[in-house]
Amino acid sequence: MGERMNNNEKIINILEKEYKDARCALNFTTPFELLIATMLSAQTTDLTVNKATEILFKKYNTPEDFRRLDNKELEKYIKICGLYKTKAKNIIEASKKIVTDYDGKVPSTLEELIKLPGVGRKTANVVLSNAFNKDAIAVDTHVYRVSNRLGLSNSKDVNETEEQLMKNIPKEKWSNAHHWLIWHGRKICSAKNPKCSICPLNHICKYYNEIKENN
DNA sequence: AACTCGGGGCA
DNA sequence: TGCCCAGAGTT
Repeated sequence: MGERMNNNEKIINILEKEYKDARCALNFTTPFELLIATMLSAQTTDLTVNKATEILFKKYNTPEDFRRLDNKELEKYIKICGLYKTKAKNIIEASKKIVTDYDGKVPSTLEELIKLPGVGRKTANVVLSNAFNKDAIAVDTHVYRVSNRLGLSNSKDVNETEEQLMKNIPKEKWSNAHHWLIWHGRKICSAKNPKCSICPLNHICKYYNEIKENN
């Protein structure tokens, strides 16, 4: 047809093709489990979180279970994730709030989720998009870096990045787009020494073209 | 805007 | 041994 695809469309199409099988890498079978796994994932990797939750969720996997846990008991399971005292405290407090305020069900709006202790915008959006199939794009360090490099966004903060991504990515692809960006960020578009030479997007990447011009 | 929480993985 | 890692809360 006559109309040429713009760069954003091209980028999304390549990402989709390249990361067709990308899924949420965290272990979970319920919204609550995803919430806990995502809370644990701060400043660590999915491998570490999965190692911890694989054992943890066999014993405890509902807000009712977690709200009764002793801090020390929970810390024992999640110590390998790091920042474990804060995380244990927040997880237990969040579980109490879910039971008392939301009838034991994880709330499914951004406003409610970010009121849970230890839950910020990123964690809330992961739960919304992955557990509840809501229209949301979670922006973590990978998404922020990669989308800015590619030119899908051009922003200094998370809020702005979310808005720009929602504008530049077709709605029906929002739920998967952040997985594609995260996987790309880990495999190729790393913070340091990105593997631009083998990147399937380098020919339309803003960052790569800037680098080339400066050399 | 800077500071703090933090054990594990990997060079 | 040193550096980094799917953030969030406090000051």
